[in-house]
Amino acid sequence: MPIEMPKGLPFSVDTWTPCSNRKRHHFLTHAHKDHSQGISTHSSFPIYATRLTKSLTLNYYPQLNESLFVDIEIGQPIAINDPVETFTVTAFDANHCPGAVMFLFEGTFGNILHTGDCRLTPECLQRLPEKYLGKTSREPKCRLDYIFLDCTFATFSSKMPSKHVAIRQVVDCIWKHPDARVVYLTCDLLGQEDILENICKTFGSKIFINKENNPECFQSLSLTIPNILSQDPSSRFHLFDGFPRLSERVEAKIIEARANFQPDPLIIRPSAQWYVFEDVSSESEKQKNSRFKEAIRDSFGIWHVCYSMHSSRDELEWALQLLAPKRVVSTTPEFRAIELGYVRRHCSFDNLAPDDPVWKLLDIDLETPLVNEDIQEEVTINKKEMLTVSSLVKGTCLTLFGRARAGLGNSTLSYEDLVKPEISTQNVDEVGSDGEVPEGQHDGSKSNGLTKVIGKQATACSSTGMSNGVNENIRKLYRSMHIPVPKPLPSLVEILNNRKRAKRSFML
DNA sequence: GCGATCAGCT
DNA sequence: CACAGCTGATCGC
Repeated sequence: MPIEMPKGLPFSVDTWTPCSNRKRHHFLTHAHKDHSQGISTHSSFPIYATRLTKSLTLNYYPQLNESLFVDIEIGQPIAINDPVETFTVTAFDANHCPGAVMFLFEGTFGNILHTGDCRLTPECLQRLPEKYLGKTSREPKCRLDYIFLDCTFATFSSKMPSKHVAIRQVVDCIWKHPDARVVYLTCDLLGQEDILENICKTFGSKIFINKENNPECFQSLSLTIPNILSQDPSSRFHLFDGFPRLSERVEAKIIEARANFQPDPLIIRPSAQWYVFEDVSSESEKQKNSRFKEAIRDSFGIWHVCYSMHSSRDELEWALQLLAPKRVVSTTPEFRAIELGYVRRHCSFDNLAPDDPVWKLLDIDLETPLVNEDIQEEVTINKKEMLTVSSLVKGTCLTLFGRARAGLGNSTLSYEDLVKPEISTQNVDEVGSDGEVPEGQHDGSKSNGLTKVIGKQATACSSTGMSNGVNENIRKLYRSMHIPVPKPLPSLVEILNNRKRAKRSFML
């Protein structure tokens, strides 16, 4: 999920809002629509993207002008001239979907890898500049200052098959059903082309796609895999819409075939979604693991294969061990990503040097003394604490593991909604019983000191009643940002803990 | 009437 | 719950 880049950076990645429009350079990692949302209204020159991503995006938004784009070639660094600071950017394959890249930014702001959406593999990582790659027992020569990391499946702890293995499972599933006259493939999403290509190659048959019913999908596939598409409905392989109401349509297809005394059609859905949310609590370890070894049939008759375009937790952990970045910023809501061991162990904001690039990144001026009159009495507030407070107050839309919470940017609801004392204490309670907070952050005691720390920012704001433990306004805020309502708000817990720590050290 | 944004759903 | 995406409602011009 795209997030706004912090104030201190001169570029945006995958965001198209009034806020991102003020940046001087824009980057588009890939052509999925949730990464180009708003591009037709809030875009300005230059937009850096691969040629394919540009073509696909122009397909989706015909009103966009091609001249807004600057092509970027994979692996070829380009120098970006910026009035404030010249920097270099290089694109690397993200193994997500056709045209998808990660961007490596190198400048006075530090060395930043933005993964966009990615399925990190050893091959992907080996293509990065060697100086950033560590060895088994040695740190890299040059550590990345930041990784903006796709943590979509960071809570997915099972070992996922590689894309390559998943494709083989799809092919094997077809081999095992020689009687099926028609094979329906729910591969209408950008990123599933390799599956179709492999089936075409293996079985020597092109894939039927109904051009009239699905013009946009047809156009996209015409750009990515033009040679394996067919307009002949007698082909054994049919592209099948994944939405809406897949299970209903599948049942109808099976009933229809049986009514005509034909063998059941084969329906295959290569996607990780079913695996991520399917309830397997009653299954044994062995059963759980075997789910990923071959295609598995559900009660509607759909065969599932775990084909993922995002990294699982072990893949993320492995990548972070190799790159050993100084900080990790999740581009996905934090509560899904906080479990990453590397982040827990290495990405704390303790012991920050005054020249650390994080200050510049967050647009915090260390030279200017604190003048907020309400905060002034909190003489023991340290800079680290201010980091947390500032990044929230200023609405830099930054998700930091264990610290700040995602995007407060252009919401109609204000920061005040989030810092009402009753909310803060409640979240602390939740965290205390949840046991999902990293070591040293547990604190179940109540405190309403938050308003003091935030000072004038925490003036009253109308709010509707509480429901289900979370203020309705906050629910609205998260929904409006397409972010699920999180259980704990670690930022608030952190502010409280920092404040307590500061108080303790004051008394000593 | 149109596009942009949002709510709800899979 | 939610991938990435769609549909339909609502808002503002």
